[in-house]
Amino acid sequence: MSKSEDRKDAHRGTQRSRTFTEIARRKQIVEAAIATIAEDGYQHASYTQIAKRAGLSSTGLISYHFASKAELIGEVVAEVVAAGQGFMLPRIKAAAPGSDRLRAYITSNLEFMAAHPAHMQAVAGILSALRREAGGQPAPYAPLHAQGVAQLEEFLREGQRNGQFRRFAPAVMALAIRAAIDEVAYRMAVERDLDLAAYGRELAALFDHAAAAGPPRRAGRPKAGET
Amino acid sequence: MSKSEDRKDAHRGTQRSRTFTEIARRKQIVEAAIATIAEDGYQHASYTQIAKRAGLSSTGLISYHFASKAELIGEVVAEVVAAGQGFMLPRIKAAAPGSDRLRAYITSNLEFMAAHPAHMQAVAGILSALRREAGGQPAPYAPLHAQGVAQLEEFLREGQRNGQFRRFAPAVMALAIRAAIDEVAYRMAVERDLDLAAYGRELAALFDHAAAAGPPRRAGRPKAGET
Amino acid sequence: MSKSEDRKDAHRGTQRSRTFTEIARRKQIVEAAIATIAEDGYQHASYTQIAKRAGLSSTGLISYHFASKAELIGEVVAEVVAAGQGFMLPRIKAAAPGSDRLRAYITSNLEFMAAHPAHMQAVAGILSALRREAGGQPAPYAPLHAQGVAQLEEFLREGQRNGQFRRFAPAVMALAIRAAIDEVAYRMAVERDLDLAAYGRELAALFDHAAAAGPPRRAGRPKAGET
Amino acid sequence: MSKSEDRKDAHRGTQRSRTFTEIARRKQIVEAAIATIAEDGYQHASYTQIAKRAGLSSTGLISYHFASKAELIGEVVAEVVAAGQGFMLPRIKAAAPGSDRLRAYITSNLEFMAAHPAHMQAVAGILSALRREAGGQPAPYAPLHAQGVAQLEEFLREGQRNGQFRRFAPAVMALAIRAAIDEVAYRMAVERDLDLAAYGRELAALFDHAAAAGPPRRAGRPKAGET
DNA sequence: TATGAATGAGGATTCATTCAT
DNA sequence: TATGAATGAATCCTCATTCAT
Repeated sequence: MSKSEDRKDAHRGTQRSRTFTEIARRKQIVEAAIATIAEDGYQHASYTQIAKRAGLSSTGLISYHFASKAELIGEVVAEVVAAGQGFMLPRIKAAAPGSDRLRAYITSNLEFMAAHPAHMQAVAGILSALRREAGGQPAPYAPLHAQGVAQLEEFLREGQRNGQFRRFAPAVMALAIRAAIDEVAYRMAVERDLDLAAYGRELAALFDHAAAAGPPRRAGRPKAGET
Repeated sequence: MSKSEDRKDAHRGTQRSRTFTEIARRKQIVEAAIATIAEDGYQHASYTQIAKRAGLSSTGLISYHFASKAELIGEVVAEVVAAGQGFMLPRIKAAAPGSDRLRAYITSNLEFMAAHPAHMQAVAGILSALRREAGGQPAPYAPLHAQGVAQLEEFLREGQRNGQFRRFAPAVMALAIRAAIDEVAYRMAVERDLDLAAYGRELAALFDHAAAAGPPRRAGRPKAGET
Repeated sequence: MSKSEDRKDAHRGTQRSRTFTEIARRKQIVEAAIATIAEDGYQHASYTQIAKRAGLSSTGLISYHFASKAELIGEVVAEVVAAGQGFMLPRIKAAAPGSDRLRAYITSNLEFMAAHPAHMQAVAGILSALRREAGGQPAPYAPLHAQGVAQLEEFLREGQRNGQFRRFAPAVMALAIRAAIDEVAYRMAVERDLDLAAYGRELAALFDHAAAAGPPRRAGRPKAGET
Repeated sequence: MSKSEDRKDAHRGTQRSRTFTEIARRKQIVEAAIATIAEDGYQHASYTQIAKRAGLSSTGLISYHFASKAELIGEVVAEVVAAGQGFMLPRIKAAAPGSDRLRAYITSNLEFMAAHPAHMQAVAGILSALRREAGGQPAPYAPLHAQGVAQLEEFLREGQRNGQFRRFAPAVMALAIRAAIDEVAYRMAVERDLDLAAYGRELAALFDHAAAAGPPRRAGRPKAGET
């Protein structure tokens, strides 16, 4: 990161101003990285593989555009997360807090996955590979993951506050939801013709039941006459 | 793989048993592999690291006992799965089909994790790393994973059959449950003093609510008469 | 080297002068190279580093103005040597042959270093790095170094001829003097607040004693009352 | 360093116990490194070159025996310094403090160089290349160099204390002596048939005169009436 | 002239595996 | 059986240089 900036920002201030070509190349490389990670897994996403997929004749070009592999991976994550947030957040915010919002969270997530299958697979792969610290260095994406879960937790607490959700540990529920969604990313790779819309409905219902307030263990609210 | 079997099949018949020493060594290596993968992650579990942890003075010995790294990893998975099944299955079978059995599935799973933290972390790491095919080779543990999920699915269907569980797609629910449990394995690595018992209760309750039969509740849509 | 001269000789005759801009650019690059070598050492003086320090946005520009790195380094050496000679020679020539001239050689050398610390550090670094032939190519600066030493040798011989200096091997003495002076360049990099004037006096006295003829030895010491 | 020890000391304590083969190989590699550095310079002493000169078929073997290039270089320096000290120190200590000892220092140093030309060239090259810090990392051999100079300084102070040496800055004299000696190492590479014995005598006389106390002084031969 | 993109060789290091002992 | 030595491919990254614009 610093390296690449060193190269270019020598005489500029903090100004970045990337060339059209550079933007295009970076994008191309990032996309190739996404495709490679999604298809072959994070472990096999070497510069050689990525360059091959991007149609580059040299891995040096990747190093030319990205200061380090960490920067490239960071870009991949950033792009996908940004795209995902951009797609999902409006839909989530538009939904009423509580049950509706939870459903919006889940379904919009799967819709995004349907639109960009490789993207989600790639980030899921990266996050799961880099979740634990490596050789003394702290895991770079643990905070990001934590933050995503925290956001989801807040949505769950909203539902608890307005009475739609029962009492449960939001942290556990949030983790379960995230895990279930990420799992779908992996499934997609195997089961190519997965019906994501149906899957999303099913998952939304699942967690809706899981979270819903209700009678002594019947999902839903006690009807009149029920004990 | 073929190599080692070649070697061994050469001087035994098709079925000669292993030396006591060999069995011990293999076990020792497998345990070291488990510890290494659990602690450093699958990516960093090189022969060198494993040998070091096993107290071996040569990585050659690992190659001597295991035809390939794939075989070693396979053994790790096999051992942990066997141990896990041995621990969990009796508890699961002892529980009444349906709600109780689902709870038994989840809690016994977490109990096993509490008893052998490294084991579960290791397999979770392996499965997530090797879930997708690499370089033409098919994903070796996809079938195993699928089988585990199928088993869980069957438990869920039992509950649907006996009316304790509502109608839902068992495959989706099963995947969500597995994902949530595997997630715990990852959490353990980060959050050392995770209260697994509490976590298990919370998770069991979560999926119990998720699966439970009950009044026809549509998320967010108040029924007539409800206010 | 041949390349750039090809290019330039193509459109000028054998001898057309350089553009004003080109001269300025070359100078700028040479200065940046000097600063970089002095500060980071010859090994780390890559085009990237030099361009950065020069405020250039592309290393290509360096290649445009210099046919090869060898040419650039050659220019650095040439400039510093010329500047050094320009500064030192008048002072040396002004001094009386023999003892005074030796002293002038040493002190003017250190004075030049004090005035242009980076310059001397840079050449010292280059000479020491490129003193031996690399991969079949002969050491480019061996002749220059030899010539400098030969010049000094001549000064020493003057003193021997006029009887101020004792009999010694001028070649050895010359090398020792050069080595001692170059050493100062290295010291400067480490010991920032080195008192070069004092150092010069000390060094001059050192070699004055080393070279001085016989018993009745002057150098500021009144003969009267001696013995 | 730590790496290589990691590899081997896994199950031992701090005990080292190298194999005969390993000792031999390490020595072979170190010697090849010395030859390469002496002949091609520190900059061109890549693993590839060293392996080639050692007749190894793979650079991997160097990495197998040395944890890092820094370790290999360290071994080179250590070996040469140890050999040098072993050769020189007895000769130095045997000489009477002051003039004789200084002479012993210089001549034994050159004798060692005559016996092991490449060794001294190599260390001189390494020290001069690594004298300044690289990329934030402190120069690894600055202390070693400083220590050597300090030792020499002490020898000079002895002579000042016993009246054989005049008043001068020992630090400056010490640096000049070291520089002169190291310079010889470089000369050897160029001038193959350098008469080191003669050179040593000349150098010893040079610094003897430089350091000597009093006026009518003939090196080492006190006149009648002198104390 | 100047820029930035691209190249390809070369840098040290890691790794699973083979093999002689 | 076990050891340790050796191999060679693969890893990311740096570098001087070329080239189209």
